[in-house]
Amino acid sequence: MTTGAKGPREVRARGGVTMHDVAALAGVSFKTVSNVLNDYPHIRPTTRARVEAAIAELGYQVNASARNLRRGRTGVIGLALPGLAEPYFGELADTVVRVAETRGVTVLVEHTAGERAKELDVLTSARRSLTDGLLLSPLAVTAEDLRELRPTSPLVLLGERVFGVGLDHVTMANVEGARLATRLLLDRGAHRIAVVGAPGAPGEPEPLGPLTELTGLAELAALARGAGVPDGELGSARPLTTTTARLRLAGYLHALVEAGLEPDPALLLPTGDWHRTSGAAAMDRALAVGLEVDAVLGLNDSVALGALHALQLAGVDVPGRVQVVGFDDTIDGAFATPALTSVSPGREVIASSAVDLLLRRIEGVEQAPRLVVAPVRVEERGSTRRA
Amino acid sequence: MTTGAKGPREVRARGGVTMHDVAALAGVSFKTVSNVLNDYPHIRPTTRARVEAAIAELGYQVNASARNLRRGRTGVIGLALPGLAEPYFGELADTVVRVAETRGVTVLVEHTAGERAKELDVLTSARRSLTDGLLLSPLAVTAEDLRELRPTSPLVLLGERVFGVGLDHVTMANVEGARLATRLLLDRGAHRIAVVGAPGAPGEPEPLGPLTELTGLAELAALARGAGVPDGELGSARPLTTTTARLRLAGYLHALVEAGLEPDPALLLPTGDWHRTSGAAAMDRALAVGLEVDAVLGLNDSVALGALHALQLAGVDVPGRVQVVGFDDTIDGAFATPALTSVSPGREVIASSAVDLLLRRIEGVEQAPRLVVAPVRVEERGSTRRA
DNA sequence: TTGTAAGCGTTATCAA
DNA sequence: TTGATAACGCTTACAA
Repeated sequence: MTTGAKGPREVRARGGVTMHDVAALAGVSFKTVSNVLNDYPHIRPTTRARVEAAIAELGYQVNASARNLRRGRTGVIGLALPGLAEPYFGELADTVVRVAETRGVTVLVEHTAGERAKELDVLTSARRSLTDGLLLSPLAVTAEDLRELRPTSPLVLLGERVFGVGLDHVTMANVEGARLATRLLLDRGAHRIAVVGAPGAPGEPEPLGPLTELTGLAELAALARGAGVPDGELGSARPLTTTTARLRLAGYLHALVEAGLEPDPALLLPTGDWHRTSGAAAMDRALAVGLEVDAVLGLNDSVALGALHALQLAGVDVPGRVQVVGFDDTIDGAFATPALTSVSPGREVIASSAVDLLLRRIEGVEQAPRLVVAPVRVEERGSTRRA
Repeated sequence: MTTGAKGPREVRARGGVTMHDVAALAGVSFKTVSNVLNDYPHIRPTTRARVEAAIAELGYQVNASARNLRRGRTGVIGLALPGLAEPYFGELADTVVRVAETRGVTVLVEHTAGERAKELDVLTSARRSLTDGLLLSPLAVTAEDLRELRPTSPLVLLGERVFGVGLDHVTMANVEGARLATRLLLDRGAHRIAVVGAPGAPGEPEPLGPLTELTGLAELAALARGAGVPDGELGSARPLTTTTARLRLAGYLHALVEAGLEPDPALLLPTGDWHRTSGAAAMDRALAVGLEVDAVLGLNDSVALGALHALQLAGVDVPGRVQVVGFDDTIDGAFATPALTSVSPGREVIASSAVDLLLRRIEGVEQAPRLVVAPVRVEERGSTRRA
């Protein structure tokens, strides 16, 4: 059935220019068009030019659905994060998207709010069939869940939750980062370093017990090297702030122990969550009870910035009387006044490792599950006193 | 090559269970499986049950590429925003994703950083062929650009930039919102209301000239009703903060004029950008020069929160001595201390209007371009004095 | 109520 | 160096 002569150009509904249209205009077979598009090596330059001209003239774009169907790939990967509003995750998403672009894949960002239901949904929903694989930063889902689900498509985990499921995993050297930050503060003359965002509920810090058990130097050193993270104790189902907080706290304790200092539980200031206002509130409480402090280690930039604000509010000079260090090296911190010294988590490394691990799995490479621990370094800025 | 028996049902590479496999297991034709999947009405319950059991057992998921190819749709829409890190956009993205879910489409969030190059890229890149249409919140791209590009797939614009291109457009009642907020402050006894985040560079407010021209009550009333936004003057290529700032400032002036008050240019505090720290800095400067102020209208929540912090830092009681109102009703504001009174932009309305307009275009409905202006209301909280 | 046949726009195989 | 031809897995007529 002729749909009526459609002039040479006459674009069909929904921009439906096909390879056949291009081929007709270029005077070649449609397969040649395909070859040009796929950088098939043996094409006469003039042919290629004609095809490219036709493509440009018609504004042809490949039909992704058809290509995907044929290739058995979508060229899309999922990235599921607890929330983009938190600066760290927002910036991580950004980095992942950029890295993915250089690898020729696009990223479908999903958002779990850290809720188990949403995390499970992300793993199972029909959206998965739209993607070739998933990067998941789990907060609530358990190792059990993951084992039972036996995820149908390639999966790489991010963060410090849920280990030992036989999946690729990318995390950062949390312990080492906190250790470096603490050491920097000690080097700059600090003796009483408060930890804002420590595990526990506001006002009632988690007992140091299980943590000091971890402070055996050998064990901590292993953690710091990123040699692996004990499952169980550290990997069970607790909110992000708890798990990550414990690792970072361990680094802090490690640095103190190394320096021959006795940790003072009074210096551990829990915040419940890791938002700015909680950091400010914790610092306020500490100041109110006259806690003696000459430095603050915020376990992420948000609480560090909150503490910074509270200190300034109280007329305390930063970094003159109290130095402040954060963790995550977010843009907010870099632009605060004074600019926040912070542990930089190597977002680039995290993002590219994660994407590449996933792509390798998608390509069907069989290899033992890998754990990548991104190295950290301290970005020193105005909130600490340069030597 | 046999890859070895793999449990009951030998799953092909990449979860490749097809409708045929399901049909075989259920003992029906593959078309029946398709019918079940597509909620075709006339299916015997027992047949349906058998098919569903087989689907569950095999863990079958439809192949999105094949379905899309056949349907000529991808079931994905793009959402391109300047940045997710800014609370307003982050929360808007969230709302759009949720709304889209109820409409059965997924959202590919893209990020333009407000740069023209990235905005053009978003409009033209191959990723577009992955989506059925695009929601774009343009910052840098001009009406000219859009006209020349004659975008290939359906496009709906968000925000207060680039009008009059013959495209569907969703925005909010900026003028009305600022007017309501200002009136609330006046009602609560304020006389000297500073505007933090006003157009202009920090320290040198944009002259009121072109704005006061706009304060003819009739024109402002039209704006406030959302009857349309003048192109040209307000719609040309300026950063978001400028365009939006001018609309909100117009609402502020409108309220003053209504109340018979003379606007004082000294009360306009520009911030350059709309981040927290800039809001704090502007407030600091104002306090330093002894500006007499009994209320603050922040043109977004971030600058309002910054100002709030600066006030507290200076020992000024909020809302006792100075009341503060923000704009956008973000979560950060709601959780600040005191909680921030803020203009709520009807994110739900914005999101659902935008998605629905786009879906209608995707379905090929022909209609004149629509302008939807989401209504606003003021969420009153602790940063103002309840009557 | 269920089944058959055709074709969506590509890429892969193989022949020319 | 190019061109037929056959899938890829699904939905949409239409037939049974």
